[in-house]
Amino acid sequence: MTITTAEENYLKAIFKIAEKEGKAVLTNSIAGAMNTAAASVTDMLKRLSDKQLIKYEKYRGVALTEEGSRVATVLIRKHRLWEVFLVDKLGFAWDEVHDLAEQLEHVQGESLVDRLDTFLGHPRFDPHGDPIPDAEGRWVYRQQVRLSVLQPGQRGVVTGVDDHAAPFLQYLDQIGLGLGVELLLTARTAYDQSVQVLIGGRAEVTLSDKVAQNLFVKVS
Amino acid sequence: MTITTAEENYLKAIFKIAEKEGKAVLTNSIAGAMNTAAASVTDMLKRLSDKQLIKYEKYRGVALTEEGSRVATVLIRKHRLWEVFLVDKLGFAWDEVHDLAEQLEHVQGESLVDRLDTFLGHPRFDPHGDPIPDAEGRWVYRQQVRLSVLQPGQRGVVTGVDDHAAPFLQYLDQIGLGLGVELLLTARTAYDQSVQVLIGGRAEVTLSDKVAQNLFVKVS
DNA sequence: AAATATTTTTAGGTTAACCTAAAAATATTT
DNA sequence: AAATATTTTTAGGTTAACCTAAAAATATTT
Ligand SMILES: [Mn+2]
Ligand SMILES: [Mn+2]
Ligand SMILES: [Mn+2]
Ligand SMILES: [Mn+2]
Repeated sequence: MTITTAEENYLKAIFKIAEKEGKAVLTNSIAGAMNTAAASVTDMLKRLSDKQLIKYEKYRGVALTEEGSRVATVLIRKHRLWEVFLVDKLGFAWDEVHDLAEQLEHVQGESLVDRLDTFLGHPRFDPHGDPIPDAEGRWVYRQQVRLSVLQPGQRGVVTGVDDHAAPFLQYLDQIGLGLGVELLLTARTAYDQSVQVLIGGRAEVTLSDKVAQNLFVKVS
Repeated sequence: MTITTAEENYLKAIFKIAEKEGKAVLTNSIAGAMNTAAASVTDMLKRLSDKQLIKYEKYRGVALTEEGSRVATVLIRKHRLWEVFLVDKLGFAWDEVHDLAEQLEHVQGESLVDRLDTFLGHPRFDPHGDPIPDAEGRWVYRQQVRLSVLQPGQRGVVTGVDDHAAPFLQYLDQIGLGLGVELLLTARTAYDQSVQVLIGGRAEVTLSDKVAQNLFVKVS
């Protein structure tokens, strides 16, 4: 049975919402993620259910089946590998690759993903720090926390971003924050939870709580 | 105005038929190339005509407009660059890349093609010997002839194939014929026009006229 | 528990891209 | 030139993936 591009995108959205929320995924969450009307989601859920890619109970939400989960995992693997290709090989910036990868992830073909993986040297993380599942669908989890939980005096290394949108990534570039950058949280302002951060031992910047919430770091 | 994947495929088919036949492209030729019913072609022709990508006269056939021709050329450029990527970088064989490139050619994005072109070192020919138009849509033409027109005693170098299907390409691999291979036509059998060919100064093979018709060589 | 608000589904549409069968136009043969 | 054959278009359908508006189900508030 063949799976369409639209179906794949829904499965990926459901996978990500389930991962984040940890419970049955509701129609409106999917509609929000996919930018479609709730009625369109109900429509698609019927089709995915017929294909046994989700378990769907009317009004109760959905969960991926084993097969649906496998398809979503492969899709995420493809998306992230293509992002690595675009950044490492073609020289795109990390804020430019999402829409391209969103298309490339749907290219179907025997051995393409695995050859791409080999060509790229089996990267374990994408340009945004997100883990790339291996050919068997296994995930690597990092012990990382949001920068917002660090206490003054704690050091860390940037490992990822929660917000993947271009404006945030461009802002990070501007202040010199990227994956692998070492930082020291020097102070937190009680009033608005903004933090003072020393970047790479050189520049000192003030980051709003919103920014700190969207940055993942590994405490060192 | 956005152009769909189906529309792009039709434009490419029309471009190629026009190139080969040199006159107005008829509904049935397109239907043959696209593997669709003639009625579906008529349907699509109306849409392409509305979008000013073709000039369409009922019952008389079609021709691409300037814009339609530009779109088709970019598509062929993308297709062939992706084929080079798949063979040179990912290690696919020349008989495995067509279907993948058929999908990859539709990926849309600012600067993707040109970055890919740069990454690949601005190749001028694809893995089948077909020319790759440059960023301005300019074509390189080769002075090549079909192997079937060579006279006994003439030498040549393989520059391309007319039939791109896997069985033919695999047959060529098997007998040691590929792009760049030097050969000498030693004899032609009058009865069936089959030819004797000395490959790379070593192996002597007999090729049917059908094979000789589908091989392009540069006489040397 | 009833009333009200929210969420989800159903009903009924649209568009692109396909289809078959019949009709119309064009080309070829006699 | 008429008859016949071939090609193309038209008419009328289907399916996936969307939509809005109304109805139904579920959740929350009073
Ligand atoms: Mn996608
Ligand atoms: Mn990413
Ligand atoms: Mn294509
Ligand atoms: Mn090719």
